Amino acid sequence: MNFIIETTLKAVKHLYNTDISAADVNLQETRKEFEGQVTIVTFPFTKFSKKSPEQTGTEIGAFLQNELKEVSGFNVIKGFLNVSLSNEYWINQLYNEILPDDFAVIEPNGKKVMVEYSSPNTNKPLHLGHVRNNLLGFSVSEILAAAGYQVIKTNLVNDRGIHICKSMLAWQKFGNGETPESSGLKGDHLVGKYYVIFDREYKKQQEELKSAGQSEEEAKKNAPLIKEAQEMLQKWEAGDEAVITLWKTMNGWVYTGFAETYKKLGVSFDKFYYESETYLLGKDIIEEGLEKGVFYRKDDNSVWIDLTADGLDEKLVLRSDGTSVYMTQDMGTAQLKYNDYHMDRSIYVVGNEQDYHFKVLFTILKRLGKEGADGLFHLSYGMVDLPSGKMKSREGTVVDADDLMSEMEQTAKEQTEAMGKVDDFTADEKQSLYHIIGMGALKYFLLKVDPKKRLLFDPNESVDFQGHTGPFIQYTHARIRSVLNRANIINEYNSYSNLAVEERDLIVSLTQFPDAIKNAAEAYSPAVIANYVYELAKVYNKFYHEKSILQAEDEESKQFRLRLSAASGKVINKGMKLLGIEVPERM
RNA sequence: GGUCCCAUAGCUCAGCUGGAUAGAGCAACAGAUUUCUAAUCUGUAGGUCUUAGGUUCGAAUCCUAAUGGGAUCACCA
Repeated sequence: MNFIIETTLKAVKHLYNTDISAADVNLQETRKEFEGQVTIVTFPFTKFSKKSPEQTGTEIGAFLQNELKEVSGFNVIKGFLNVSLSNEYWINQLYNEILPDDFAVIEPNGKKVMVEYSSPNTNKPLHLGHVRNNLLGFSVSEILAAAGYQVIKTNLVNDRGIHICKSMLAWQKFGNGETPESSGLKGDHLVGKYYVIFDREYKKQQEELKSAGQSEEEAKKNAPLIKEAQEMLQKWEAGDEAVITLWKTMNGWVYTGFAETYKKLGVSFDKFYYESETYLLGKDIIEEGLEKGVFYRKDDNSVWIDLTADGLDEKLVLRSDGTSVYMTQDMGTAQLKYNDYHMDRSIYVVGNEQDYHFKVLFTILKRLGKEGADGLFHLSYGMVDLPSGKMKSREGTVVDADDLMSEMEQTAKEQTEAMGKVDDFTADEKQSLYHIIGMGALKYFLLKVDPKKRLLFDPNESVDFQGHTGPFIQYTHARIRSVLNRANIINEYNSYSNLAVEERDLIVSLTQFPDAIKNAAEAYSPAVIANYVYELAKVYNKFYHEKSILQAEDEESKQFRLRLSAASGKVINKGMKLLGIEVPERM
């Protein structure tokens, strides 16, 4: 549409002798109820045209029509100049822009971006909140890659700390040597089980102490189990062989479990960082900050930064005993990442409960004048809530990721079987299809919503398979494939003249794909892609319903529609891929 | 209490770099299948865009305040 803008600039120059920039031309899609495909808002031009919006629109419209052979007509309603582009223009768009393989392929921009996501704790299995995080991180990575970035997907695994020690201790005390092999339990679930057991036993001890007269706080501190866990953590930090061995074993179980979950989710990483290897980092940055006068030391030897000038608080960056806090680590890890990759941008996919933390972290790194500090971005997403409120692992109200995926596949199976369209599939083909559809429904459900908004998930209300959903789009793709499999595209038919509205609308929709990618990348929002693909699928279904393809009036029409269908199928496939969603050939 | 985020149809959400009569899906109701997959399509009904001010030719969109909801403000991560 650049040529419209440019010619509008020329028109303004010619008619009103005024220079304006492309940004001053307000282009939008013409609303359905009016004639035309592109609309120029002419209100702003009246300042220098010194004429009514209507007259200004009419003059510019006439200029455009005169100047551009692609403009077949125009109409003016108030301050809106609705421009119609010719059928030839749209047909050419299909043949010359959309059908070629390089459609919506954006040139590499030479920039590197790191996307850190998932970043689980290794003491319990993944739940619905993690699922949102993983899908977001993966999809944003795909979108950025499509927008021309070189993307490095990383996972910073929180594999150490008191929470892991709790699981380890409970397993030692109550596990009787249980292993994933002996129990058939998935490794992460097994470790999670002992985390829950720890909590239960710990609470019991607290109750006993309280009935013995201790206050709640005292009981929390004095319960033997928590003391033992803390001792275990100290042993871990001291490198105690037995503790390290147990830690490695149990983390190994968890990783095997996570790998399976990640595979089902369809997410992957280029680089893993482990907190056991990074938790001591950052202390040299403390020294650096003290030298630069960015940090200051208090009498008790703790180190702080004063961020009140930025509207934040004073923040501790090193404990008085010289040990690291979360912030210390994160400064060190940021430096490590930058040293490893020298990326232009670094994105952290982390829930909005940590908004403050990242604000502080980024401010500190900027104050220190760290390279790459300007490219830091916290992709903050909203919590996933249940109708009952927040998910709480200890109260058993979490929606487990593995269970959820199985349920989705089960629902997909039931729905598919009820329709009986794939009875001829082999068992393997069916299983794969149920996975594609179930995950499509789940992923689309989670990704279609703006990341920063909190998400309500009702486990009792199944995720829809109809309407604005993943399966709807997958179904549209299957329809297209079905038609294409029944006919051949013949090369000698490559012209068309009788463009129908449904066909034109479809082409218009297809041409918007590159913009959707750019907008999604800029906003770090898979929801932009999700909504675009849905819109496209709707327009295709409308076309499909109105126009017969295989029984078209003549061969020319049939061939044109086949190409249009092929193009639609391709864009749907690519768009869904950006969301990490597969599309089936049949369903 | 300070700071940050959110508020659009009964429900779930688009629209937000200001532009036409605010759009989808679900749910409800009415229709479409001898014809390429009905997980589809068409129609009806459903709105003081939380409220009050302000900026503007024009505000769901920008600004201010209030209300409601959420998060956060640890020598936890």
